[in-house]
Amino acid sequence: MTPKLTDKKAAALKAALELISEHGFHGAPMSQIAQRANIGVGTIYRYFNSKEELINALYIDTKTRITQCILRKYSDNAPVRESFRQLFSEIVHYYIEHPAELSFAEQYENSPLITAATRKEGSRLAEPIMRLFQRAIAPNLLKDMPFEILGAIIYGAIIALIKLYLSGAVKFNEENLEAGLNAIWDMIKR
Amino acid sequence: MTPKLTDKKAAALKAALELISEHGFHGAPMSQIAQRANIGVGTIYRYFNSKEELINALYIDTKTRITQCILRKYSDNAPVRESFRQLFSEIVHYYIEHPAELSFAEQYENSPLITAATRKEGSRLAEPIMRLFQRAIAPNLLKDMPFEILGAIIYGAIIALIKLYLSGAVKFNEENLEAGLNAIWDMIKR
DNA sequence: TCAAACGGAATGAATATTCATTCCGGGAGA
DNA sequence: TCTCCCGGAATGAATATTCATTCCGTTTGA
Repeated sequence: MTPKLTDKKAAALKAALELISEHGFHGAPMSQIAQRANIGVGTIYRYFNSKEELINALYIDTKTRITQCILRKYSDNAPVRESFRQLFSEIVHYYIEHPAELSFAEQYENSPLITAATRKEGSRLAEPIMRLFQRAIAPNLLKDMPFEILGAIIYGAIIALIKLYLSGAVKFNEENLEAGLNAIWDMIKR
Repeated sequence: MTPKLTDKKAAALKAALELISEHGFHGAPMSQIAQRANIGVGTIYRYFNSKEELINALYIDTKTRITQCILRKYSDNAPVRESFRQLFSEIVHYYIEHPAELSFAEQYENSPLITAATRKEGSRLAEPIMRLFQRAIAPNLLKDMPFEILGAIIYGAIIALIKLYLSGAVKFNEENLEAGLNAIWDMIKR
């Protein structure tokens, strides 16, 4: 049996994700991260040079996993409208099933801790989605605006919808979740 | 002549806002807040029992100012569509002129530090906006969805638009700012 | 047997909070 | 009018705590 040498690395990342999502950056000291991961504090420093680096790696790691999962079924050949529908749905379901990742990502993206380079790296991961926008331009399906604007307002709206759902403030059923996503489509469709 | 007793309180709040928006909660120790406010560290504790309380007060204070300013010209008598247009525009311009407040509010709202009570207090301030939604329901102007959902996705989209603008990643002119807001209206209009 | 991985106590810097002291303005008394 | 108190506001050095990081002895596994 090959003992995964990165076992502890992954455990540290997982523990950091949980603690930060639950208690914020404040409430996630290295000592607690180590404790929750069942490893020694020193071990974390075998894999990350600093806490800052750990958090940054956690962000890249999280974003990578999310985009891979979301684009799992994506194909450049499917009809554009159908691709959008699927994309929306995947995002919603991913975050509903992984609320800690949403919480962490939102905290980090909104904090001044994130560097321009990391932000760029994050949007590079979303490149396939940019291709989807490209595919939509020819048949004139979308409003005549820069992709960045369309992308930003869509993503903002979807995330807001998910946060509302997760907050439990409103009772959701399949219907009004679907209705919400349709409304968001109306925002960008020509 | 009443000597402003709250001079220093306001100075502390202002300094905290600036530091947090620039460097995050981490990068805003009480010592620096005091220094930037040109007051003693101990003085802050005359007005707030703890840093946590200071930050909470800053949030309420900020949100109050924002909503008051945004609703400045609002009237229940104006046509609904016009009220929405104005509301959108006011929000956009307020935050563009006060980016530090946006940065702080987004950091705090996305962090687990915020309490349920504070969140509630924040949405209580937005009550007049709920009235606007109420006014829109009778003439069937909006999609048939719970207000909370409509409100959330609109606000999410607007904030995303503003953040994009402030990031400088996309060149904005009056046209595509206006186009963005129209797109957001399409999201909720029936 | 040895090198790499690990653990967690030790370290020192940073931080929030406290508190003894200073400062200041506005009466009281002469 | 001038001097002397007085109370509360303000201060920032001192304190106690927390935290990231380091160090070194132990364990692991090849």
